[in-house]
Amino acid sequence: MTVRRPDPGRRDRIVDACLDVVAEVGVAGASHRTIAAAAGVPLGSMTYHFTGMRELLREAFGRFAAAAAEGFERRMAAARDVEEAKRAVAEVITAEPPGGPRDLVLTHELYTLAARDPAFRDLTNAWMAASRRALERHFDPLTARLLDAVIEGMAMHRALDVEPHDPAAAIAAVERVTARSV
Amino acid sequence: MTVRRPDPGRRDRIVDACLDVVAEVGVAGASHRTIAAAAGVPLGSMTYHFTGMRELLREAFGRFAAAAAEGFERRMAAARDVEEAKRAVAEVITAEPPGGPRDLVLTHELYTLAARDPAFRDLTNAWMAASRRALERHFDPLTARLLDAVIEGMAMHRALDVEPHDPAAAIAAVERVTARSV
Amino acid sequence: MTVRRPDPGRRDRIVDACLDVVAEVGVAGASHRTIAAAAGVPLGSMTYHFTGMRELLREAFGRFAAAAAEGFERRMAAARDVEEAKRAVAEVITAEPPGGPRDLVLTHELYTLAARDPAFRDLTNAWMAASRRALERHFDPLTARLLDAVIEGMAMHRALDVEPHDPAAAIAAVERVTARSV
Amino acid sequence: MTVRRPDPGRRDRIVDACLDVVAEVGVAGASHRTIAAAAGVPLGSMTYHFTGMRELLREAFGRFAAAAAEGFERRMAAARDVEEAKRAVAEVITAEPPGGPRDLVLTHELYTLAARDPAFRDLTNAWMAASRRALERHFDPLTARLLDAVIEGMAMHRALDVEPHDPAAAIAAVERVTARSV
DNA sequence: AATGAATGAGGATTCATTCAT
DNA sequence: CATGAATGAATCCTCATTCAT
Repeated sequence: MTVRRPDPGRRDRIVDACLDVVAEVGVAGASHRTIAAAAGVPLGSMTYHFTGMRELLREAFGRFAAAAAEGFERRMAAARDVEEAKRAVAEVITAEPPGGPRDLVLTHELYTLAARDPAFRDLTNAWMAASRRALERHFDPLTARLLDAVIEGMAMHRALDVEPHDPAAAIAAVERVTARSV
Repeated sequence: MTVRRPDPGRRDRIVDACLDVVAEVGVAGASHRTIAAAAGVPLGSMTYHFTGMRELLREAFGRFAAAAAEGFERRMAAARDVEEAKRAVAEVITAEPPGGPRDLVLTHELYTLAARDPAFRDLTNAWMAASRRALERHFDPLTARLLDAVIEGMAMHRALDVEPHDPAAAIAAVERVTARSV
Repeated sequence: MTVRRPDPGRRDRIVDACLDVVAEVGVAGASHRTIAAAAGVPLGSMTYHFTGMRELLREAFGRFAAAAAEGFERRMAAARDVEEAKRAVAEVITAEPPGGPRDLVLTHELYTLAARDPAFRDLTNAWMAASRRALERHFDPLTARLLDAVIEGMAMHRALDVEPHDPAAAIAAVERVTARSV
Repeated sequence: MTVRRPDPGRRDRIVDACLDVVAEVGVAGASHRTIAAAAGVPLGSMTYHFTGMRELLREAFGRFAAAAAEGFERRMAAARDVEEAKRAVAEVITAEPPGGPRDLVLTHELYTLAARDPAFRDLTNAWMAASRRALERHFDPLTARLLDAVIEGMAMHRALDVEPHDPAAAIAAVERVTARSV
């Protein structure tokens, strides 16, 4: 009576829809219902494919963090020498986030989850480790760690600030952090 | 029928309870019911005193951000010279957050709200401006801005990382950022 | 501390606001709060001046029905002879209700209350009696009664119908009802 | 945990219960809760089966109006000639409403909704069209229209009036309206 | 394997009313 | 005399989850 489609990509579609919904209304506003509607799957599919919201969020943010880390790695790998690497870092800080405000919002949602739940902290931890590894292609470990923090801090302030930001500040930051202290 | 006591501090108690509940279960898990229970007030009081959840959150996080900004300002004001100021900054990065994990969680919740809602971005904006003003007691504007970002980034990474962090990294970060570039 | 204004018209203003609110959102949607807001009086005034919603509605609809009845009476009194009276009746049926859709809505709200509550039936009863009395200035009692029913039925159908109505039908109705049966 | 019986007639039962509740306490007093209780279904069923109160009322009054129209049609179809038809019309006016005061109350509730909401006006419009169609089995279109209005007006006055009504008035009304004007 | 139907718990909010002032 | 503050009950609605199919 009812059509029976195997639909192997369904799980993936749900995960993607989850990120979309969270980006729009936040973890606070996301529900099985809204995500099911966004994914175009019946409500019953949600609890069939996922134990609960938490598992779904874990999977969704795992995918998000992996994609973000991979993008950064690729960017660093493209730099031929230290100077190019420094320029690349400054650009990461200055440039619009790759996915627009969506990525910013999702990043914060993930951090908020990670601040409370160790399972999500594993995700942020892996993400940060990947970032540092990518930076260590060009910088010593301490400098890599500091650069990573500077990227995080400046990008965040840029996003949460109302006033426009000066690209020169990013360049100055990279210069100072990578300079041998006198 | 029921006892009716005028209770002038009630609004404040609700705001405080709101922060407590958000710290524990997040904005996503906070509800009028839970907050009312935490504040020991009847459910009807919630929408009597506040138009809705958003207004309550605004007020709660306004109070939180103001307190955090004031704490930092006081700390910076206590430094007598640049060297003391640098030490203070390194301590802020390294030290356990003043309110324990609670402050960290609340900060992230606020950032998440701010990433989506301009009303909350006003709060973060004011907070950041206050931080920079405090740093400018001892450092030039550019350095102050960079230090602020470094504090943010390192504190955040420290919190979201699983591995222990080396206090020396904080000191190195401050040294490099405050050094005259060669 | 608080200003103390005698404000003798306040009761009346509340009654008027009650009709306004009922016209807009219906008895079902009217509440002490909305009416108080519409009247520009504090919520506490409502239960101070009126025992409850029912008393307020009684008073409001009493005023409404009295005004409607008086309007009709005046109209009939203006007719000099039977022919003018017949024309006036046809006009009442055909013309837009005097207060626009507002009067129509309020009339139905009143009828609905009257259908269930004898206290409101007293109001409709008095209104109908007044109408018949006005008609009896020009017509015999039976004809007056029939005319009154025809006015009611046609006006109602005109209002609840989607299709436009032919003014000729009103004239025909009046002619037939007032004609001596053969 | 709880027993879960598929119950195909449930939607219908809710609609019926809705009419019962509205007949008793009015649209103003009807709520999901009371209707659910009357239908013997859990509260959650209400919004599962119906988008909101409006949709439920639409369906309920659609059923009511259809039944009323059908009853009238059947009555008119039973008349063999014009004289029988006239007698039938007079009886409709004079007789107790078929469902007792319940039908009267529901009719007014529907009219009140229709006076404000076009969606319900569609219902009354269809009902009136059906009535006229039924009358046109025996009368010319204009006469049918006038008769319909007279039925409405007299039935309404009879119901909203406190004084007893003379069956002769109904007969007179029908005679006059159906008489060729001289 | 997959889902539509179903539901109790809880969501925010509005309500009429009361009482202290 | 009049009202602002306060509240428990009730409002509609959404929720995650379960179960029969």
